[in-house]
Amino acid sequence: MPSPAPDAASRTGFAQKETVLHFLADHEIYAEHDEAKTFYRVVSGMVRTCRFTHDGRRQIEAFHVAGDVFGLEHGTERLLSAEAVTDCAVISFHRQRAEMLATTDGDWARQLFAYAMQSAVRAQEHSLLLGRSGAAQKVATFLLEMAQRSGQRETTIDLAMTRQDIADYLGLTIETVSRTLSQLERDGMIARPTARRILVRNTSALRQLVA
Amino acid sequence: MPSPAPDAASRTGFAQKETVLHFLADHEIYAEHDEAKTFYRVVSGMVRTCRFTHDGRRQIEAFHVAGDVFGLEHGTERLLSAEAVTDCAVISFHRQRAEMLATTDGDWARQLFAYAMQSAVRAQEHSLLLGRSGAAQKVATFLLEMAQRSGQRETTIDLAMTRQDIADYLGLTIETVSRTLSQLERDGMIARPTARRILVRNTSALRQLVA
DNA sequence: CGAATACTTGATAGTCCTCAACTCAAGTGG
DNA sequence: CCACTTGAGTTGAGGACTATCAAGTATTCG
Repeated sequence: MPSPAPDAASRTGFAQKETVLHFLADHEIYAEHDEAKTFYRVVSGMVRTCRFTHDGRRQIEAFHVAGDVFGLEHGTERLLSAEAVTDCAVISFHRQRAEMLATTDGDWARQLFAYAMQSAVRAQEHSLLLGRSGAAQKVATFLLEMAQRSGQRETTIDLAMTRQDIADYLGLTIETVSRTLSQLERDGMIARPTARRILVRNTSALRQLVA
Repeated sequence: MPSPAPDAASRTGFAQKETVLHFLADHEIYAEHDEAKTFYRVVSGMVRTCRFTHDGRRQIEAFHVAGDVFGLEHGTERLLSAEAVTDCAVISFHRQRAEMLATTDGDWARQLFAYAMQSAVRAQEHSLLLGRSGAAQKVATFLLEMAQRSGQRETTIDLAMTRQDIADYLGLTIETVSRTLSQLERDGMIARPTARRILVRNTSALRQLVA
């Protein structure tokens, strides 16, 4: 899936005001309750947006890869925090300036609207995933999602995130994620040359699990 | 919480093009995969947006009450279906016309953007709710949400939806919802004069459950 | 009053979490 | 080069929680 915003920056002559930022793996990009003055587009690497609960649990809302926009907020305060999953580069946009531009530039307005709708759709899909019971369904859905988004060969998935990340994304524990992957491997649906590399051996069976 | 769009229709001279529709309880407003030519704002009553899985299970994404906007889609196709929980009245807006207006009217554009962001935020909150384990937490969160949105007295909740609706919203079964309510009542946090009416007796204890 | 629907409660089983041990791979320093 | 360390991942045993199946109560409506 190519980026929906081929190059919004240069299109608008806004380029000189943008900033490319680099973050190391596991470093914070912004925190919950921060002031939301900017939003971002991923250039390379992977970013996770998440929230922490009082009892130390973490819920990952989404993983963002090259082309994805994240950090667009409704109010002035961040509702989620963002962290680099891998070393990554992101472009930062000034929110207020973007919104001002949107009042005069229809394309910009449509872009902002599209981004907002996209996060709504993603969050809805995620809700469905979490509500739908079954560890196998969740993991299968996750794998198909990653296979599709990583783009490369549909059958090879190189996971950038840890098992803990996956677990926090799916509302499971790392042990359950690990066991489920082992089970999928025993069932011949996937193979695991290494822990982080997963080969899809039977796509239709995986899809059937999700259904 | 008052409607964020006091009267977008009359503000734009768009009023004569809007249609007020009435639906009876449990009747379909639109179905998944329908063409998304319109979106809606609830005038009275309650609407649920949901999706069905192959195995007959249902996941409710959100409940919408007076002032809420629903049915705004990214693509041309509905990803969720919408049904009347109670008898209700809704205003229907032509999506394409609204988007055209947005290109010339900054207020309209901001409204559309705000609606999109709002559904994103809601869906995110819902994800967190579903990912966060624990039936008690889920039910407590649901009750506080309903208490806040119904508006009236914060301590009296008149549920418009069935236990099945609640269960499908929280990713639980009706039995677990029922048992959890009974437990909350035994713990003195709530009282149930009737099945559909719930009195909050100890708000802080409920909030502590959610934390 | 009888039928239908919504809701509650109980007993049992299944799934996933918790706690714990173990394997594996990658560094690090002697 | 190899023991040691460290972090990530896997596997196992037991327990907690919720789903399932089943029965019983309550409420509504004809």
